[in-house]
This record gives sequence, C-alpha cells and structure tokens, in this order.
Amino acid sequence: MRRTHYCGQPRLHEVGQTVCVKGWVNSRRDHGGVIFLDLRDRTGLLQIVADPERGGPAVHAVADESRAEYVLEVVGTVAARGEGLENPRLETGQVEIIAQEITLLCRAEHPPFELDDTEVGLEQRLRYRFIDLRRPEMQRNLRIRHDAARAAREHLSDHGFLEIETPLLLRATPEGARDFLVPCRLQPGTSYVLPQSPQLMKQTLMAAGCDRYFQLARCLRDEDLRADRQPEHTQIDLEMSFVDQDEVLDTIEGLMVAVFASNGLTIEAPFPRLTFEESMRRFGSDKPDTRFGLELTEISDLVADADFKVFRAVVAGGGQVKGICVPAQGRLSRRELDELTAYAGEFGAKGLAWIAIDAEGPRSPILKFIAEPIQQAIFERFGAREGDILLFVADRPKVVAEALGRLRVRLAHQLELVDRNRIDMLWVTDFPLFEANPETGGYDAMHHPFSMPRPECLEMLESDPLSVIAQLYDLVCNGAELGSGSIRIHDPEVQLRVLEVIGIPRAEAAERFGFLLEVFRHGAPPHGGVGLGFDRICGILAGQEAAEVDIREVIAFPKTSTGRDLMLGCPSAYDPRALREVGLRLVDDDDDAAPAKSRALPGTSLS
RNA sequence: GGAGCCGUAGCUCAAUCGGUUAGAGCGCUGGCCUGUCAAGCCAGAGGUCGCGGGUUCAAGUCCCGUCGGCUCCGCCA
Repeated sequence: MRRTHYCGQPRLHEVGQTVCVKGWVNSRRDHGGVIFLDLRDRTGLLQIVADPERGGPAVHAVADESRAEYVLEVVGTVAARGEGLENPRLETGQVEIIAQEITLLCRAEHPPFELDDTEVGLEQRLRYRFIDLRRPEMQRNLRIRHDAARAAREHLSDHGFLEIETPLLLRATPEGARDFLVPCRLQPGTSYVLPQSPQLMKQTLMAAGCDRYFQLARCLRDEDLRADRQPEHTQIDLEMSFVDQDEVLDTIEGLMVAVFASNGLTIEAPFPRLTFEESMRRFGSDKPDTRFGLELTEISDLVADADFKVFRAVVAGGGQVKGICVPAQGRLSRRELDELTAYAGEFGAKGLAWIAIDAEGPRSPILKFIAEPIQQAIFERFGAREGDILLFVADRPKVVAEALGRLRVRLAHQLELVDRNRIDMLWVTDFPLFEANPETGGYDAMHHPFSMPRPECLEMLESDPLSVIAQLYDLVCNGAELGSGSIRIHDPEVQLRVLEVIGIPRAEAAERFGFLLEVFRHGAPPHGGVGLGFDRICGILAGQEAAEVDIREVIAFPKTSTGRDLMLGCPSAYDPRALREVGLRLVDDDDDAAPAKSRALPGTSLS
C-alpha cells in the first residue's frame, strides 16, 4: 500500500481513518499480549499498537519478531489514546495506530550504538554515519542546511543572480593552499587540480557578461584539518559586475539576513564595520569576537620612562606595551596565570606581566618598578576595579596583538564572559594587500592576489607594498571568519604588477594563468564578490544556545581530523593498474617505506 | 612537521601504590507479563584491556614503538 502519512503527522482530527505509515522501529515495548512499537521516520515518532485481539495474530507475530531498526510498513486505524495515556513528549502523542497489518520490509542487525544515546563518540558515529543520521538532531541539522541553501538560492535568484556551475577539473592557480591532484590518463604525466575555490572561473564569468553569478560551490584544499576545517567545504560563492564595495556588502548583508531568517534567526543589517587596523588595535585579531569586552589597551606612553626595564626597553625599541583588563574576581590562580603565560608564549610573547587589584590594593611582582602616579594612570586608562587582573604583553606590535588577542578569547571562555545567545556579525575591511614573507624576504598576498588596491594606493604598489590597502573585506561572526571577498582587479596591467610584487614575474604569470590576463584584455567589467563558508553558517544556525556547533554536525559525511572517511574506509591504497594507466609509479621515500598498505577497516560488514 | 589528551564488554565509563577471578549503567538474549512510552520483573550471555615489543616475581596500570580518534601550533581563507 502507498504511504498515506509520515510518522510525525497523524493527529486527533484523523481518528478513525485508515493510514499507511513506513519507517524504522525506534523502540518496542512487549507486554506479553499487546506490543507497542514506536515507528520513526524523518518527521518523528508514532506509536503503533500491535494487539492480538484488535489486529489479529499475524500483526502480533510480526511485532513480536521486530527489533530495533527493523523497517516496517504498518496499515492501521488512527485512534485517540485513552484518558491519561497521552504522551506529551511526542508530536503525535494524542493518537496511536491500531495496526491491522504489519509488513516486515527489512531486518536490521543490532545497531552498534543506541540512537538516543547522546554520549556516543564521534568515531562510532562517523563509522556508522548512516545510523547516526537517523537521529532526530541530525535530521534537524540536515533540514537546517537545506533550508539555508534554499533561502540563499531564492534570495540570490530574486536579486538577479544566475546559478552557474564551474569545473571541478582545473588548472593550478597561485592561491595559498595545497591542491588536490587528479592525474590525467589521456595525457600521461599531467594532472588537473581540484578547485580551492571557483575564484578565477567566476571572474571569467563576469568578463563573459553574466553580470551576477552564484554557486553553492565545493572547495577542496589539501591542508591539515581542524575542528572547523574539512578538506572539502561548501561556499556560497557569488560575484557581481559593475559594483563598488558598498554595493557588494549591502548585497551580502541582505543574503545573510535571509539565510538566518530561513531558520528563524533575526540579525540586524547593516553589520558593524571595522577596519583591519582598528580590529587589530582593539581586539588583536582580524576576526574579532565582539560578544565580550576585554579590549586591548595601549600603555606604551605611560610606561616609556618607568623603572620596569622590560617595558621601557620594548618601547624604546619601537615596540609597544598593551594589556587587557580581566574581571577575574579571584578566579585566576597563580597556576592559571602561569598557564596563560605559557599560552601567550606559544604566540611569541616572552612574558606576561600582571597586576591584580585586590581589596587591599594592587598586587604584582612588577609593582615596585612602576611609580605610584604611573600605576594610577594605568588603572584609570583601563577603568580597572577591585577584582580585576590586568595582563600585559610588551613586544613587537604583531606579537602583542596575537598574544593578547588569543588570551582575550581564551579568558572570555574560561571565565564564561561570552553571551552565547548573541550572534555578532561584522565586517572587517581595508586589509593590506600584501604581507611580508620572512622566509623569502619578499611579499605574499594576504588573501589572494586578485584583489583591487584602493585607487590611491596604486602608485605605492612597487615602492611601499606593505602600505597598500586593498578593497578587501571579511565577514566575521562570533570570532569566526564566515567569508572573505574583494573588489577584483580587472585591468591586466594592474594584475601583472600585483603578481610581480609577490614574486611572479611577467613571463611566469603569462605561463601560469595567461588565460585570466587574456580574459581581462578582451574587456572585463569592474567586479567583486565573496565566498561565504556555508558549513560554518549552518553550524551557527544549528547552534541554538551554543551559538554554533561543530561543522561536522552539519555535514552529512565528514572526514576525521586526519582526512579519513571511516564509513567508506578511504583514502585507500592505489590500484596498481590505475597507476599504470595514468603513468605514475610510487616512490619509496626510505628503506622501509613499503607501498601504501591498504587502510581498509577490519572486520566489518563494509570491508 | 610539532605538542597534548584518549583507546578496557555492542555503547558510555570504572578498576587505589604495579598484585589474586577486570566491574557498573545502558544495550543484547531467553522467560513472565494486555496500556506502555527511559515499560516492568526474573534469569543469562558478552573481554585479544587497540596492536607489537620491553621492564618486573607479577602489567589494563610503568617504558618504547605503532595504529586509530580528538584538540592545538605550524599550515590553511
């Protein structure tokens, strides 16, 4: 019989109707006579009553045989539950189905873990993802992702954007990350690379007159993973022609409002805008979390002449002294301060000075080197009050920002100063186009080399690259980068000059992506756009109170932290025949390096 | 490339200073039970302590290596 209802659907007003539902056995309660089955599909749970008197012996027999995760078809009558027998915890708790016919569609092995167990480890869940995904939370997360994707598509379509697919098999371009390689059989010895992003293709689409493009694009990078980083991730990738930066930001804000609204979350546009300089100065980060204070405050001027040699010397040497004021209220022990010092050390800080404001007055090992009036000036500048601890780092500006910026975030979480209900969306703008590369002595593109310098910076490209500000913007939410974009270069000459600064001479530029220069030479519109991290957006949407969840919770089939898929058992060893076909041979790095062993998982039904 | 934490029953975990027969909850199997919904009651099964080596009279416990998972630095937009 054809399904008439999802499990989550039947309600009181349907009492008496004959229905057909299909799903998985969530649980079974056997009373010897009557057997209750909770049947589950993606919409919810529904109680099935297998009563030998009302449904007959066949119904009872199938229910008796059924076990968790068996797949059943149930035909029966919707009945109101008796007085006091309702289950308020189920959407369908007012009714039940008196089974007239139960068909066993598929048996199931004992599940490797219980679906309602929230403590199951990620390893188990990824190994048996097809079971994990049956859980209501995961079904909800998939739904959230779908709704967000649909909202993005609808919003952008309504605003004149065309969804256009771009190739997965591409040529390497000089972006930052390592490429995944795809050997080409038809041209042995050559390879494609998988896209790190559709960057160049979308710029080409602008030159092709598409005006406004978007795509939910897969982006692949062969780099080490993190909790919020997978080897493949999805971006809402978009690009617009004949626009300036403000027009792009307005468009993205409208998109984000729509995407968040798709899951019932209200965010206010326009988003606050910080320049890169201000963000680094106040928060020590280019992706500031503004849900809490602890802003960085500079005291270089106050301590330039203090007796404390460390501070004085750093200021004299062109460095700076900055600090954060932590409302610790006695919750930071000496040992924790030592841990914080070690943590700051990971980011280059040579030490961490502190002053605690106790009820009896300030307390600190460095107090005796700082004259009373200077102390007072410092406390005043921080607005320090009793219970606060001031933490200082003195070093080069870059180290100060990094160390204090990281400390700020760590302490906010440690002391629970983060309002987890807030969604703080903001723009960081005016990024430098280049940063120094200490290894080569040259320059790298801070984001990528296709961003347009601000017009007034064009003349400094060669003379003072580090001062060049680009029309570049990052979308930041709760301290995480959600997206990055820019107004692009559309002038081949400017593009060549930028590439030269990052060490790609003109001849090589023509070789490596001459096609882009050729595109520009044939008439390219001014254009700009963004790539938004769709997985992270979904993580925030799924977060509820937590404000975000691990992105693996909103990806159907994620990889582990070493890039493995525990369900498929990949990556797996090369097939020698396939290698031969593409003209490749494995090399032994050293004596014991046997060819890669098979990584197939042992002893499973999948292997 | 580097650092830290973890790996014991199907799952989540415990096991004192290295000491005798490795435990618990849930799940599972069988029996009883006609209104449960975390069903209940009774009985039972279930272990390569990730793997390999070492120290020791004795190793789940200590050491080395290795595999796997997680987190972080580097890396990465």
